Amino acid sequence: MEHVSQQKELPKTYDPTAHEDAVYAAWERSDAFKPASDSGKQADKDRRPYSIIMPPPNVTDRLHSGHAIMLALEDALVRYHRKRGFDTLYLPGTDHAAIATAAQVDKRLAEEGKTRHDLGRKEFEKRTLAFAKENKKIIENQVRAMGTSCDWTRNAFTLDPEKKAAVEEAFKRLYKKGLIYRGSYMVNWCPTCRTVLSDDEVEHKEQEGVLYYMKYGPFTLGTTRPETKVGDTAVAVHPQDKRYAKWVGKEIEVKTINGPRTLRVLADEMVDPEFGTGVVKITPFHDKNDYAVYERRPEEAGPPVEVIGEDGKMTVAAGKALAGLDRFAARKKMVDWLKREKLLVKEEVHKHSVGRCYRSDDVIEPRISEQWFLKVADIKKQAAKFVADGDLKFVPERFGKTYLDWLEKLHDWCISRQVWFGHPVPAYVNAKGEVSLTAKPGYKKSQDTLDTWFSSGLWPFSTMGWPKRTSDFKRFFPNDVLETGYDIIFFWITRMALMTVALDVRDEKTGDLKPPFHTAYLHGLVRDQRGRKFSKSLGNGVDPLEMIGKYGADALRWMLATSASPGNDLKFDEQRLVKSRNFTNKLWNISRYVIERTDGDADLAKLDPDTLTSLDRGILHKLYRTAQTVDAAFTDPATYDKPGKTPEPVTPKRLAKPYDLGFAGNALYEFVWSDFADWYLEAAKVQLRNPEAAANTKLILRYVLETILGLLHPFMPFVTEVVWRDGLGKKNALITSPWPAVHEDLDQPEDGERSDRVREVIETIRRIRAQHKTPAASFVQAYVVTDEPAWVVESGDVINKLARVSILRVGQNPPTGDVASAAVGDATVVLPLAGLGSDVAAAHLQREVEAKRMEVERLKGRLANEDYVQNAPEHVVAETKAQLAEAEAALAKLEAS
RNA sequence: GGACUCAUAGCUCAGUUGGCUAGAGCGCCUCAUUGACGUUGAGGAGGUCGUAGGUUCGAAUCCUACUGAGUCCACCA
Repeated sequence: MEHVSQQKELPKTYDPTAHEDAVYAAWERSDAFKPASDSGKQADKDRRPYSIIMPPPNVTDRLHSGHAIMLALEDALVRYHRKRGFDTLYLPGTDHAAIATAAQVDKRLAEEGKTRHDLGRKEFEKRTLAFAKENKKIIENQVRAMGTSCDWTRNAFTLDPEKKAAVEEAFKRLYKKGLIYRGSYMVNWCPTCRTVLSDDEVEHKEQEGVLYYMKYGPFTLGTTRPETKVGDTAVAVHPQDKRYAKWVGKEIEVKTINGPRTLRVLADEMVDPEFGTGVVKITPFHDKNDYAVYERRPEEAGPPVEVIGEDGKMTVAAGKALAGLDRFAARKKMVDWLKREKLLVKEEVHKHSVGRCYRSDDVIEPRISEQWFLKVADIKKQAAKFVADGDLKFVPERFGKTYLDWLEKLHDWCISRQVWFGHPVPAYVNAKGEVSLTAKPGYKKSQDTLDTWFSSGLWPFSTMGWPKRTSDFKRFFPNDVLETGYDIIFFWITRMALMTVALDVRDEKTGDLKPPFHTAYLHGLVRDQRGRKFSKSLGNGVDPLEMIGKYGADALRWMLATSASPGNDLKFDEQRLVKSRNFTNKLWNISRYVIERTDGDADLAKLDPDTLTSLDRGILHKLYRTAQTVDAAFTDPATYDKPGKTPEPVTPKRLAKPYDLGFAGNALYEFVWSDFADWYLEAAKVQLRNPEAAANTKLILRYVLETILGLLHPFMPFVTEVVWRDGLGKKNALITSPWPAVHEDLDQPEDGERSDRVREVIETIRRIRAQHKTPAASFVQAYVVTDEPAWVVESGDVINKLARVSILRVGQNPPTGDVASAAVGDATVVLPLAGLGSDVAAAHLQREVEAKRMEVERLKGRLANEDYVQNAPEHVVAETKAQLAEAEAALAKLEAS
């Protein structure tokens, strides 16, 4: 029953700020965000589960537009499935983002002229955690402001005790399995962050450097890093290089800033004889290639000498002249010295790529260091198999290849960090480097923390209670969709797949090892109007909260969710946001009109089929198509591929590709604004005055309104809910009301076409009027020449009103002479042009006839082509023939007038 | 060096497996107007679909090459 008493008068303009907070609070209070199965009722437990984990934003800062698009898309998916009847879980969370957060605090300390070492580890941790919590709060409020329907009772943070326990357990299991090991290897070191980084945390940037050619004993060699000369342990040439063959195995004397040294010459394939002079100095402690040479020939190329410390300053081992200098200052000093000693032969500008830290942007210093690693050789095979087996899909598909390429190239993953914030490595090490997972005499707790992506890799199941076999874990793992930006495929998506394999986290329902989600849905990056990435340094960032304040959360969501296709970048344009806001207002006013003119009834079963007009039937057909398009965009068959009695699988007509919310959005926009508001509502104003049509019209207006509120709800939850509740006075909230069911009976393409014909007649009359500068307020006479007058007669009132026609005549025998005519299908619209010069009318007719004639010619030409008739599919040829017949008929009528 | 993406109206982009005269929104021009909405309505102008070949009865769409823009990956000193 409708509760009309609850209806409120809607103001003329929709004001988002007047409703959003209250509506959100009401949703949350009613437990709408929680999975239905939390009720404990059997019927709810019988629902199929649907779960999405929110990619946890880093607590380094407030949210930006990239997060906003993420929330808009995810929440749309979630709201759709909730309304469809799935047992839906959308789990929010935040990430402590170890290195990134620590870097932020470092930065603030630097502003105070301090470093973290001044604070000490404990104090630093305390400060960082406080900073993190502060941002976390801001972020959570932003997530709410977006209207995100996530279950806050399951809100997760990577440093929660349970998540910490999961991380610890994961580490221990992996260590016991032999997948984690510790050892000294060449790693990427960031002197600013004072930590090791994984390969993926190093950004390679092309830059112009200098290749210094220096005399080096009897050789000349090129190097970009003269300062490491003091750490050289050998000189290498290519084994087949005849120029230097006689030196191989010999020792040479080299002048250095610390006095003369003796170095051995060795031969190794690594050297490219074509590059530079074909001679390379070997600095095994500070260069990856050189280290590789050392590993192959430890006797000849070692031992490595550390000449640059963890702080990026030259060590004591670098010698008196350089010790204590920053590496770049040392380089300058070394070059000066080379010049003075006449050892510098030449300097060459040299383009090369330099590794930089993704957080501090400092130049990465390769160095040998003792770290913890995850062995990936075996697990990556299974992670790749997920895609090959079709268990893990990427949207768009091409990113599957990106994922596979990355896996193929993947080396063992360095999981330890020297960051002072995050999950401690839960292990103990003794003086000999032996490892224990429990405290033992002689063993010291590791001072390292874990790579932040280690805990992120566990996120799909650690948030579900793993390693405990909780009911959430049993029910919601594996998840359905992982939605995120394509820029973190490597950091995160691959890591989650690897961790699932490494820890053998299985689907409890089947016992199978499956990827942690069946679909990775990737959105593009939000860029500014000039196509640049948003960044703090450019100051071009857009604050979602500010946009919400100005235009409303619905407008922002609509714009973000519908104006980009999957995987493609989106240029942020405030103009579009204005249009989005206008759309929410349009919907608001459509609602106002419909509510004002109809009673509560929206039951199509009460329609009187005998008095339905073409426009009535047309709008219902178009509504059906629109609903199908929206369903198609939201429906992924994989979501039904799990236990549960409801909902029944749906197989919408494939009018949109799965996850193509932009396409569905356009269809909705077109339907709501053009089909419904501009056409049907205008027609309804006439039909409501007609006693015969009024009852049907009311039912249809109401039905269409209720349906579009449902269809739009995933995109613009607030305004639809407010109209639903305040305007329609509905008792049950829209958020949890069933998804609108648009019956297949409404799929009547002929109805759509017939109503389009009526529209075309109106448009044609309007066009002719405009061409002849008929005053807008005036009325004209019009003739529609057709063999089947019924559909025109039936829509006569509407045509008269919308085209401002005083007398409409339908049938044969139109006036001749001073008229303008135009074809509409196989009918012809004729307007007498009394008062206008006959030359105008003649010219007009001439144009129309010419256009038709050309169409007939073109079609005839096509059908005259035997190859076409023979090779083209039958239905295409038949269609062409029909078109020709229609065009010829229209031409004949035009020529007759 | 490897891989990927994009190039369609002044701007931002659609165009699904090749098939009507290539679409939308914005912007622009003309016009309208008191009751759902000016956050509005009606009409209009505007494109040799980057270039050159090829496949086909038929190409914006498939193939090849080229040009231009961008992204990711990669241990050449």
